[in-house]
Amino acid sequence: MTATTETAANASPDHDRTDLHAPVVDWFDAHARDLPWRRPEAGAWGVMVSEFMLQQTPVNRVLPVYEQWLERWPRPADLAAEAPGEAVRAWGRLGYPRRALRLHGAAAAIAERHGGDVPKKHAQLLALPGVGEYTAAAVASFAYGQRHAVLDTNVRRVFARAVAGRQYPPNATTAAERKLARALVPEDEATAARWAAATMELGALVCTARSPECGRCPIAAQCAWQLAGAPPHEGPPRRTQAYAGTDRQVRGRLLAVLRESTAPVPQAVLDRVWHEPVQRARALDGLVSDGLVEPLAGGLYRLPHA
DNA sequence: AAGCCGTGGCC
DNA sequence: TGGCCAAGGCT
Repeated sequence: MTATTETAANASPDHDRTDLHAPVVDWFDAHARDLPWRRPEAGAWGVMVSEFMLQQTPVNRVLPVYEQWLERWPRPADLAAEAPGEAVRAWGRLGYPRRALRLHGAAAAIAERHGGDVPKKHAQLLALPGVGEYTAAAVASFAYGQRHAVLDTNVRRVFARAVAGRQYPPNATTAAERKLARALVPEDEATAARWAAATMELGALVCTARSPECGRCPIAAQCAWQLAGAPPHEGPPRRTQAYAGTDRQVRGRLLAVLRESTAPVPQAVLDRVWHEPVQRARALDGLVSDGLVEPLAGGLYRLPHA
């Protein structure tokens, strides 16, 4: 095993990187948060719902909405039986509401094509709307205990530091990162699934972006970034997206009005959310073409019913 | 493949 | 205060 893993990029000749497995997994056993989607009763559907909600949204904000969703729609078929607009409404202020639409679409596909059960195969998961490389691997690993490389923003940062000796990973995921992640997956299936959860948790709780707590890190002594003296980030700065004044802000305001109203909303009411008419119209058109808003006759709008 | 897609908390 | 960041996916 050592021979194959050492062929990956930036291999350290000093030690086998499988040395990382035991300390990280042991740390996870001692410090893992008790999150509802990690409990056995969550099931694969609970895991999938949580993964959709956690895409770019912090755990603390997801928790209450997750509980409401699972209580209201305990199985994929329950959600699939609802109008998509109800999913958008129940999404609340989690952000990126297209995720709610995609989750509804995934539930419909599961009900139709998979007999109501979240599929187990990575390829089948990947075929569902809103499920990309990360989410497919996460559901297969966390819900079904399979052996996959699970590469999210936390894991990328942990590997960037512990293995590559850099403060931050590249802006976009590289082939080298995928190769490294694959090489580091423990051979044993059950251990692999725990490794995936453990590396994510380490990145979320200890090896954080802004202020890593290396004094609490179980692999600080083997961390390439620490051993190099914690050098600062080199290369192009992270592109952070503007929000104020963008279409996204306008879309957010429009959708907030529609979420609050069960009855169709007149255009005149929507017009009040933004002063600039061209941008306002563009934002509303975008929501309609995304399927997040349904236009009715007479200049009325509502969340989608079909 | 770079840019778009929400929202809110934090330092 | 305001940029930075948060379990990505899609085009």
